Amino acid sequence: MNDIKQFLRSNALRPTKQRIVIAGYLFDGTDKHVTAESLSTELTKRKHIISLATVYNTLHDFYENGLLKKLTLSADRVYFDTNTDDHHHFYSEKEQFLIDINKNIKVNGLPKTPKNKKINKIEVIVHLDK
Amino acid sequence: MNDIKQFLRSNALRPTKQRIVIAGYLFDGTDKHVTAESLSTELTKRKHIISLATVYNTLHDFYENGLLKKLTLSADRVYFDTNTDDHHHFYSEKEQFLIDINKNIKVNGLPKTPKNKKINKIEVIVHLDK
DNA sequence: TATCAGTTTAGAATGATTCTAAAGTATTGA
DNA sequence: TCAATACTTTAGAATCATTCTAAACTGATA
Repeated sequence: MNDIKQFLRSNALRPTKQRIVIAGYLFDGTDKHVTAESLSTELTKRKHIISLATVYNTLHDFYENGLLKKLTLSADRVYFDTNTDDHHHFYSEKEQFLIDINKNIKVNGLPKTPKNKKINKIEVIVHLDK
Repeated sequence: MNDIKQFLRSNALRPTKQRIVIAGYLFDGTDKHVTAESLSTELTKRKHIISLATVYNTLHDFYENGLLKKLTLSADRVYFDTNTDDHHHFYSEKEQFLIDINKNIKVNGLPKTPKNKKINKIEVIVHLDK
């Protein structure tokens, strides 16, 4: 609890009740993939009434501060990943199936980066169904 | 024109005026990346009045028949690619910048595919900015 | 503890996409 | 060639994730 406050403060985030609850859930040591909706549902299940707007705000605040990774898996919702290490994913849209690939994947044969641009990140998505 | 009709028919698509116009534009020999919106704008520019609903329907019909690839680049719109070969992309969300990587990219070090699943496609997105 | 900047929130707004159902059109067989 | 049928197109409404608004609230600071 105080570690969480400290953790939030050290990331320039005021430790509000809501952020403490959400951070406590997200950063409990196990990697998680959440959407605003799934997180909201989980919080409700745990009797934490936090508005959906705040869930969105908090996910973005955490993301902006590098505490979450944003995943581009399908066009109909945004996923956030508590594992911020460089890694990739197996994904099944149909089954909402999503697992980390932590192995060191190597992408070989990339052409030159376009002029005056630099690579921010390389995302590999292994789609398991259409 | 008749080739286009033939082309549509051979893909089990009735060659309607709208589909002929859209196919004529999309499959003119140059690779294209479009969204429903961008395609609609382009058609309007060419004095072809086709409803947005039809643009969506047609993109999906073409996609369902394997004439287009669907790209998962950002969560706020769907991109379609006339290049249906196995290939990847450089992408800048900020600048709406999108180019094909046709070189043979190799992804090495993939772990075992999850039990009872099979890989549909591997998508590599090289993000050029956040 | 008062002040103030940063937060939360309900509800409205937005924007891409899908749905509905009515009107239009390609296809088919006689 | 034509009528019957099935497939398409369309405007406008509906949906749904997400963002916005602006008013109430709260953590930090002095």
